[in-house]
Amino acid sequence: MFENGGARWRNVLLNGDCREILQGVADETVNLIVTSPPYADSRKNTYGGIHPDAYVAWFLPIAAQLWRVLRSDGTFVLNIKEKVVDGERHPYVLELILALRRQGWLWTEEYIWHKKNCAPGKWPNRFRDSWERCLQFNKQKQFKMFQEAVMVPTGDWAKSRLKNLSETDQRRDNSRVGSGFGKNVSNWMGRDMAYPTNVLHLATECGNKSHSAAFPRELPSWFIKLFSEQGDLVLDPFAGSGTTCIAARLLGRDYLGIEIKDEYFQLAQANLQDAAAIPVQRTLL
Amino acid sequence: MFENGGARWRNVLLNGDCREILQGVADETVNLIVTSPPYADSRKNTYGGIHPDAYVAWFLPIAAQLWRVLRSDGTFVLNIKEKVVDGERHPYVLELILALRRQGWLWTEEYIWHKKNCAPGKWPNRFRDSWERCLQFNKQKQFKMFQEAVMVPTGDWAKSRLKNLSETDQRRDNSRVGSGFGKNVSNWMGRDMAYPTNVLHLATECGNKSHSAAFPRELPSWFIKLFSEQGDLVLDPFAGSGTTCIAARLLGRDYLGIEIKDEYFQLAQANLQDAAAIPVQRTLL
DNA sequence: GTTCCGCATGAATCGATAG
DNA sequence: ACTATCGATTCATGCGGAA
Repeated sequence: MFENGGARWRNVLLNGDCREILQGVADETVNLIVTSPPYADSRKNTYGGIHPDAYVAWFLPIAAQLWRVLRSDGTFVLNIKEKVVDGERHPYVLELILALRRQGWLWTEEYIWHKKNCAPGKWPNRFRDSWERCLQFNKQKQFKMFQEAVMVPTGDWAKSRLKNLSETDQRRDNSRVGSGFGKNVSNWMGRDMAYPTNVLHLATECGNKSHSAAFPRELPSWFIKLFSEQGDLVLDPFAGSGTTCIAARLLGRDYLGIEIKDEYFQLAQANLQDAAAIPVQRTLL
Repeated sequence: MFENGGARWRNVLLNGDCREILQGVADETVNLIVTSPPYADSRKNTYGGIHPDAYVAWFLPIAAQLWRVLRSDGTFVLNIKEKVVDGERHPYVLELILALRRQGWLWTEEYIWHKKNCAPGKWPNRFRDSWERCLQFNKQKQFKMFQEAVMVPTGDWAKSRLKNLSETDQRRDNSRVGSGFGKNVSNWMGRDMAYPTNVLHLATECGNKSHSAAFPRELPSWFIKLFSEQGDLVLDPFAGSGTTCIAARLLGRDYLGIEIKDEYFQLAQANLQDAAAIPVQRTLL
């Protein structure tokens, strides 16, 4: 495995069952895993239509492989949401979290993806579901995290603009440093930028894609910027239409995508080729 | 129990341990429970400071009483959020949900309270926590729900978040508003109202001199309007500063509040008296 | 009366220090 | 080794005073 220093396993999309393919990946080679596995009872023809009651048992062996290939300072981000079964939320996601903890994973955080535009619909006993879980798991308490890479503009523009007087003084100071380049970047950013919270407010990707399970590229992009550096390897064992892989490539990371279903695999390959035309974004990290 | 047709148990705030007081409440008399119990290990100086590992065992007997006093078509809304212990999210809330299901409760839905203004702070391994769970439990699949009572004007909604909604989505929503369910009500509402989703975007109440209520009145108000009618009985076994009781009274519902801590009890009584000066809001339901 | 700014205030968490 | 306490960090909000 990993002939040519692992080159075979970088920037490729593989067609097959991740339960088998992952066995070929060497230990501790992946920096970040971002994936959205098939939800229970959906995509019946691919992974056999996992029943909610069997979901944990199905996922655990895969998670064991993920543990093996992930570097000790790496992160595993799992995008998932439980279905409604017989009028109530099925507990398989809760049970999965508990099972993953027993497997050794640390449940570091639960991010919320708040979907700006969620699917329309009306039911007598519930409203439209406009959020999903993005569960963060780690192998140890210390892991790579680059908070500056995902800073957002401060909420109130008026406030910061009205403080221009005090800011200009500081900018003069900065202009001296400006020739020095680089060192004060984070300080300079800090003026107008603030750290985000654990709620991501993103729109779903609607329409043009033929892939129905809309996963906006911003979502994996956010976690890739936050938990990896340029040149790192990002794994998605359920690549789908390739959104995570594309996001990784555009951010200058290497990717490894695995997709079992031919149709999605072809689509992901085409999407990745289109993305290859887009230049890599040079971010801070 | 319930002398004078239960009058003794309506529109009162009781000072004591809900584990004891609830035993005096008759079976199936409460229409809605909205509560925010002390979080594990927080409020140490006020409540016992329940250790996370002991939280489920502490809560289950109370939940059994809640089951008994709740009407079969009633709803139990539990506002809670797990804290970080030793660098990871503690699983006691997940375990509580599973335990409540074993007790017979249906876990109908998980609403998200997205706090506009969350506590400050910066840590190397996580961002600020800006959301809490509002877990909805029921005794049976059929329960009271009045969706029209919490509809939101599309105008304001569009103003604040318009950009990312496609026009077709909005049209779809609007068309659903007029169709079916509610007869006169929906006609009167017209086309400028839309149903909310399962994410509530509210600010915490801070800067209030008299008390530190982390719980904005809008939060219980929303659930009270959604899951009860005028004249119904709303129970809060952890009344705190009385926010749920006040919300219930202002909406024309009866309340029953229980608070163990003298200090909070006095405060809640004072707050309720202030609220008595405010006229009852005559809403649709 | 308005509008605008200043300031205190959180259901927090981490790492270091002390017993 | 294990627990207890303390300081540092940070931002949306709403009130009160000021222009």
